[in-house]
Amino acid sequence: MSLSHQVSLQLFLDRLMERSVLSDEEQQAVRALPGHMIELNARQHFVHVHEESSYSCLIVAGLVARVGYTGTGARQITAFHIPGDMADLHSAVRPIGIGGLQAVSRTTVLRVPHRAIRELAAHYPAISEAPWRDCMLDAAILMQWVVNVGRRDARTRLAHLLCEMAVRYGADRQVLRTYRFPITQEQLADATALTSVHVNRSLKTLRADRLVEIRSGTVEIGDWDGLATVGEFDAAYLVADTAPERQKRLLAVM
Amino acid sequence: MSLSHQVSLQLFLDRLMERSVLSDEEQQAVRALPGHMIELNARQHFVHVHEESSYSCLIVAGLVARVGYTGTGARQITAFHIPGDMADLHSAVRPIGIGGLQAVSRTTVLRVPHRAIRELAAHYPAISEAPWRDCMLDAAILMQWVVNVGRRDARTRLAHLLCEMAVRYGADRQVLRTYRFPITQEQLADATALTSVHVNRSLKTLRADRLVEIRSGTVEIGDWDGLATVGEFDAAYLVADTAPERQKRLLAVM
DNA sequence: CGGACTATTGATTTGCGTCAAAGATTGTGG
DNA sequence: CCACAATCTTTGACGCAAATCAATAGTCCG
Repeated sequence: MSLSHQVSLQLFLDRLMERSVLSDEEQQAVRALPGHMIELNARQHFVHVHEESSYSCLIVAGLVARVGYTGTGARQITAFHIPGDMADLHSAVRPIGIGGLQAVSRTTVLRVPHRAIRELAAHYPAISEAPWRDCMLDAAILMQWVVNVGRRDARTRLAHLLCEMAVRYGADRQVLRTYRFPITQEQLADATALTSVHVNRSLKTLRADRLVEIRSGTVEIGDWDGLATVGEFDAAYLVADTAPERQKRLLAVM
Repeated sequence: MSLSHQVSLQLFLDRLMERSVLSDEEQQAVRALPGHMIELNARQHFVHVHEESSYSCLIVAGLVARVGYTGTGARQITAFHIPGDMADLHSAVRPIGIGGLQAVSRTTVLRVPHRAIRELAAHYPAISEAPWRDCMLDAAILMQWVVNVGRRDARTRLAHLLCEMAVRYGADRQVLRTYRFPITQEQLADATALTSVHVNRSLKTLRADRLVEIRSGTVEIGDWDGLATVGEFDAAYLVADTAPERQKRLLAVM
């Protein structure tokens, strides 16, 4: 097991532990997961919609988008995944049907066999909730995505998305006022269900109001409160749990 | 345990078994889940967005919508749940943040304590995947919902939704050409991110083309192939698994 | 039978899409 | 290290799908 492999799994473990409580033994089991590293160029598709895979992809570095297509070829991004995310953890229990994955910028991925993930969950019953809970966090983000795309205007949609990413990159610690988000306006359009032209115009108004600016792939938030207000943003849905620590783990029941 | 309680759990068990393989003992454990029955009137909200609950709601009869709201009060339906669905199964591992639940028509619900669900999963490791997998089916539907709302025109959105419900009501057996769907055009608008006026006009064109008709709360599909074409509908995302049976269960690994 | 939703239709407006073309950046090979 | 091709951003003019506003007909139910 290479050093970078270990570092990557630690990243994943950190993510799980923000949301679930794991014993030392369980933590060790996560660190011992097998997998192999791959490098992806920007734009590269590495999981295809109707293809069944036997790995889940842990994002180690870079940025990836989950994409869906309509029958006429229109494109919709339904999620962004950042380092520490297991982008298609869901495929461990349901190998198909939830969209393709595409690298947005140059990306490093650790491919972890489904079998290893399922065995981990089965072998440590108390831990088995962790991946499930992780998937539910994703689902909560996705539900917000529907609201965003369905019922908000262009400016609000963009503000909301930029707020969300600021919180997620901050990883439950703080909101980042500046973060790398190496995305084109066309991809932003695919995420917000707009056209790139309209994204451009809407970003211009956000910039004019000194709320945010995107310069060469990094988002600079000039006025967090203002941006959150425009974006109708409330981070509650991104928080794993409001309940006390013990709720994150089902105490010995057997 | 009342008769209707048993019947309800059997409904849930049937749903799980479409998607997962369970042993006799595990099936028995599902049938033995505790819970209590409640009746809801049309329009009644019974799970609120920022409220933590300690039950998951199994829909026994009726129709429920999962709803989200924007800061300005606009409403977006992000899922429909039909009898057999555990509408907020996800809340067992993550009690908040995924939207409210509202009865669309008069509805019967069995409230099952989270603790019982989590204990079931922990006690029968091999079964623990079943609820997780079930949640992932939901997530797949939600991803399609984003694509639908984000990138399709009004007519296509409606056709897609009506196709989806036809398949789901048919429960993996057949596509129903007629089904009860007691929903108003305004609620249909909340689901498709349109206005009720535009829903009305779009339904009119579908009716004129003899594709579908909604008459007093029942959907009548006149031309399934035509409707599926207009709706760009491919049921693949609703299928639990294309792999052989054994894939639905992790064989004894311990 | 009357009151309250729900559906339908028309007239008008508007936010966003489409088309097009000119700059600005970035990356790459010689 | 520069040239230049490719990709991205920005701006303008114009069109359209869906929203909004408004009023009339069902339809359901006590």
